[in-house]
Amino acid sequence: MAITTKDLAKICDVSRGTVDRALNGRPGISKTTRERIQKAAREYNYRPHLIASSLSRGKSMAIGVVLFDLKNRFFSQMSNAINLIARSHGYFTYIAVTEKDIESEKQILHNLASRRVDGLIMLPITQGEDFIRELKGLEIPIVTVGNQLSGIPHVSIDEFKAAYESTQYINEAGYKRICFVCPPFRKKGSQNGLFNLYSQEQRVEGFLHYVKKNLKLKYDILTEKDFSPSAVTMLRKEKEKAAFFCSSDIYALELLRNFREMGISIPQDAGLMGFDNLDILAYITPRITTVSTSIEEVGEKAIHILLRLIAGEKVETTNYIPYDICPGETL
Amino acid sequence: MAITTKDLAKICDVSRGTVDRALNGRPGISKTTRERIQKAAREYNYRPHLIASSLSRGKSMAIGVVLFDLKNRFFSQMSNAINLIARSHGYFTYIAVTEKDIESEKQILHNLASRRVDGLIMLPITQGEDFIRELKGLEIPIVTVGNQLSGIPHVSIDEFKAAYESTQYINEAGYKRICFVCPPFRKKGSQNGLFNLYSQEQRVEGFLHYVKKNLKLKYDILTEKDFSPSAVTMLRKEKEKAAFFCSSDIYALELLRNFREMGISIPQDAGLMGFDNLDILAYITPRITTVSTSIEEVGEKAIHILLRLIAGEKVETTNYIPYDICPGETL
DNA sequence: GTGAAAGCGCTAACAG
DNA sequence: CTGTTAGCGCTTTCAC
Repeated sequence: MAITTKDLAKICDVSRGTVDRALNGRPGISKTTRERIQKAAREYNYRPHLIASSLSRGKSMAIGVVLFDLKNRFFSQMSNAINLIARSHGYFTYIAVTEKDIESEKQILHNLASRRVDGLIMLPITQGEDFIRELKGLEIPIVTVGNQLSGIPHVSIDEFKAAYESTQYINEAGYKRICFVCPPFRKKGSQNGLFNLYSQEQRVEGFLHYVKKNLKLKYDILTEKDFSPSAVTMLRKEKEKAAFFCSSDIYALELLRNFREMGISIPQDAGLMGFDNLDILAYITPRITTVSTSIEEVGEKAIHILLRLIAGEKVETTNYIPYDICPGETL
Repeated sequence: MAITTKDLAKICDVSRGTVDRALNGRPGISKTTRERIQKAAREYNYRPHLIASSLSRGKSMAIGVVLFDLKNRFFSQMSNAINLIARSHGYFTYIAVTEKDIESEKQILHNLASRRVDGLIMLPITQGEDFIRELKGLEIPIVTVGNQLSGIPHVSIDEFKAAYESTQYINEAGYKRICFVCPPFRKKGSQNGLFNLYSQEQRVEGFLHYVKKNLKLKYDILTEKDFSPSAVTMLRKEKEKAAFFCSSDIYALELLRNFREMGISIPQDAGLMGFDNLDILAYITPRITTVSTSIEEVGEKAIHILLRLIAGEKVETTNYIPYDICPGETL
């Protein structure tokens, strides 16, 4: 059986209060008794019972990080940045993964709330008034990353602007026909419109904003799950050389692979640009032109804001992180 | 302020015991009062206080999953498999990441122990008697995955056998000179020998076992951090065509990229084989020959064993999962 | 500087 | 079927 402060009190012949003072660096105790108790704690391999402590103090010193996916380094880098800072403030982080399942996201949030985490950082996959109300009902400070929820503090890049500028970049590279590839968009409106596609929508909007302002440009949007055949057909049908602007590097990789199989060369036969600058791009030839952010910075900003919320301070709702267009060999 | 069972008791004009019976499906309560209380709980947005519950029951219904890294899909797939099964048994999983830092691993383990998780699944990066003693001192059921710790239940593929058979596979593809690439090995003995390289060691052993039995074979082992230049030099110096067997796909990717830059073609000028079958290989040309496991199966096995340990049952210490050699275009 | 006692919210054993 | 009571281990307040 694990040893408790009660046991230590008996062993050291002091009261539980004194043991607490000794072990938690609280004032009002003599140096000698403190050291005596600390020594006993070490000897008996005392381990604080954080559950009891949490109950008593009303703080769990834990924050939940709710991700929808761990597949790409993006999130792992972000959670590492969060971990580091959280730990330096005495907080432990529980990482939980929703797997892009709305029901699972809900369960995880309620579970973390029941475990009384002191705060939450989440990449939401749900949207809508009901969901926002539900989150507020948890009565826990929350910061979102990526997808946004109206009224809840949020950290991300300015997706709209990034997509706008990327489209401009593609255009200035000489392309007069640009196709935006955004398969997640097909889910728009599914799940009773509950599916949160904010980031993707912003990217589409940014793209549209640019192409519509430049009337000489021709544009398309591909939202099919299996977009490669359509892309190939499109290339073969049109005489102008087109560029494919993918809302994520993953789709750019997919296109690259399929184009290669169909004997279409990049950038000779078509242009290609991605988004996110995934680390695996380093192993891909040709180097894909893409948009990059310091994802660590996103994580750091998110945890800093959360800590301020926990401390009861006011924070900005919208927090943008800088981004860069990374030139490659595919335009 | 959140509502408690005490409040509900007052509201429904019953005792706290009855509220508990109603909310937790315990017997000894009439259908009508149960429903009345459940209704009130819903109305008042009651949320169970899992911290208090844990303290009282002596069980947190949480298990810790301690990973050293989230970078590859390998671990994310595994933790998803674990999550799913754990949840179906009422357990929540806390994922924590050590970032291959021995001190961080220690802290995380102690923290999780202090939070009284009911069990742990870990990919250890530390080894040695002291560490094993420390783990036992936590008095929590533990299952390891990947690296092994003597006496602690463990799930993985038979790395030795997989490496042995892979080497044989390379040999049978016609290579008489095989170089094993295993950069983590350079850390062997560092950190006062605390660094756990069990899996990697088993792979090296399997490789050596095969090449030493076949005396006509020439072999090398590369353990440098920056192994590509040596690999290139080796290729240029020797007349026989060599194959590089990498202890992880990551190194194979690295070699492939460097070889390409140096004008060395795979498989024309050299053979290449990886290990792990990372998902990103799908985007790489040529397709890298590698070894694959059902990582979900590893996760499932690990959580099943852990649940049995938690239930107080006896389990096997060594648990192997099947693997396959995935033919590619690089040999 | 130290001790005693009440309490965090829930559970479980026992009475009725 | 329902209520009462005594904890779980730690923190905190107040008294000495």
